[in-house]
Amino acid sequence: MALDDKIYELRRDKLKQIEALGQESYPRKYDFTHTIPQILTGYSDKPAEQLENPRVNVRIAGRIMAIRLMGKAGFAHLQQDGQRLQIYVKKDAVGDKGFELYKLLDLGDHVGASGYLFRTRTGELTIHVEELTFLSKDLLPLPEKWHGLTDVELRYRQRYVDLVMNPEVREVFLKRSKLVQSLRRFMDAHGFIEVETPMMQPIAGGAVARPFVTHHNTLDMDLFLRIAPELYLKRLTVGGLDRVYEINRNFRNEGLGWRWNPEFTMLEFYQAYANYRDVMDLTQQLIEQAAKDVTGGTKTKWGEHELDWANWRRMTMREAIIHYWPEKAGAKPQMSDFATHDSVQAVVQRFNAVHTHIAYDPSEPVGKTIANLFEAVAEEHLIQPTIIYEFPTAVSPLSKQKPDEPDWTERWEIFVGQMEIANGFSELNDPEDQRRRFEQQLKERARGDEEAHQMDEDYIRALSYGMPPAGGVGVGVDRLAMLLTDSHTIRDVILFPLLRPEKSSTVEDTKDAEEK
RNA sequence: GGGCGCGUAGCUCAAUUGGCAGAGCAACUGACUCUUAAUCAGUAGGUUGUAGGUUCGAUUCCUACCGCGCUCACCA
Repeated sequence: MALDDKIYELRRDKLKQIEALGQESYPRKYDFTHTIPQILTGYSDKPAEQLENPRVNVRIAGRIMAIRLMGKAGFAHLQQDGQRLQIYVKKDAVGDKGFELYKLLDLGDHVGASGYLFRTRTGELTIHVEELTFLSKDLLPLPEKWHGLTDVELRYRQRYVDLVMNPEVREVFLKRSKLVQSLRRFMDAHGFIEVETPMMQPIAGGAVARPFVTHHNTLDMDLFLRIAPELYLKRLTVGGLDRVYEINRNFRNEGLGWRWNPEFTMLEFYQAYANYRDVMDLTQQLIEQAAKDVTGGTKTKWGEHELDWANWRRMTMREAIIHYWPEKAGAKPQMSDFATHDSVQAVVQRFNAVHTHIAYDPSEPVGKTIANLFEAVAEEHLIQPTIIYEFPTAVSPLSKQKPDEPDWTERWEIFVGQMEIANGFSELNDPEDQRRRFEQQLKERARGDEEAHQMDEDYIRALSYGMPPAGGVGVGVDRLAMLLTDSHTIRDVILFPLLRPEKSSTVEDTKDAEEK
């Protein structure tokens, strides 16, 4: 029998003994007067005399994180909301049955304690318990108290244990919650209304990515989990919802990595009668405000760096390639080099000669090559908040072109900590232009690009009813949470990141094993 | 998918050149009415990820597989 099973049985037995003492094994509720944090903030600086005259009677509940028995008395630390308070249980004070109960408690059990506050000889604020109430048993042992749970896989798989043992993990998710709260408050304050659009879509559009496929039985139709809410939100601007936003999950069938999880949360919003510049400014404010709300300031730690959320740089994609051009790759490209297929090819060859080769396909549109070049040359340098604007039309099928340069669009992205965290543009609202862009994407698809956009006839029909000029933005909430909590993998800001299923002896597994 | 690394008690980790598989915490028994990584005395806990190979002998070396991590590729 494995040790875990032995402990499980042992503790079940203790649970029976606890019942025999007249305690409910799984009681319905416990009335408390204070939470542990409330007691700590209210009484931590009160000297012992003030606690004794008059006595402060309290009832608290919490999980036992440390317990020490010394003959006919003992101590324990209860944890609630990530904070700990000590209780003192003396046989004289709780009676024989109360003390029997104390002796049957294990690390991880939930108990209620009623008594009065005092200070121990060493000065620690403690509850002198007069009545102990059993609340719930921990049948499986918690990890070791000193080192805690460090196995990365177990931390993700058993996040509940991770949250009990590691207070900093709890902090990260409290901050993430504050972040989402801040984003909502900002959007609401700027007159946006929150909506929810389909997660299951007949055509997965609004981004360049491979979707997950699912199936509806009654309608007998395949559906895609959305890769973006974009096309639905823009339909709503056609319908007269001039300022809309959605904070929700997107699903992309891609590899996993330190900044990639197949399901991730985005804030996406659209503002009618605004262009990419307007929403660029708005997004910068939004994020600066979020940094303040989450961390209390505009400077945050990011590994070796300090991010300054009040100080943003802006440059065009072409400027960025020139600015970050590696010295050993020879002469910096000129603006004119981005104009033709041949000149771009020459630039790529110069770069490839001294660097890890960027994938280069001569048959792909030149704009796509430039975008790849940008990623290879500049992205790693973009640590401080930076807005890169003007993207190639070839990689921006939903953005308006620049009036003077049709190969370039009114689109921008925000980079921080070498990550792309936001993307915005002047929304393309000309249905005929949109049809041509979709057709161009279909050619890319035919060329073998599985991620190129599909034709969406209903979307074009919607645009044909007249969509107001609008600026739209998507903000990666997980990545922003990473940046604001100094987390260097996206799994640390997602409570239950995608993992391979745990090995178990289910019927199917057994069958698989037999087949092999 | 490629490369690198890791896998030893429930948890955190040791084990000399290939020579009896160990410690702390957790657990169990006992002592102890102000402890706090409580202390003291004792007990139990392992097919060293799996399968094979080399060897008198494998935690250690080799091969394959499984799992995990990092990284590259793929990826707005």
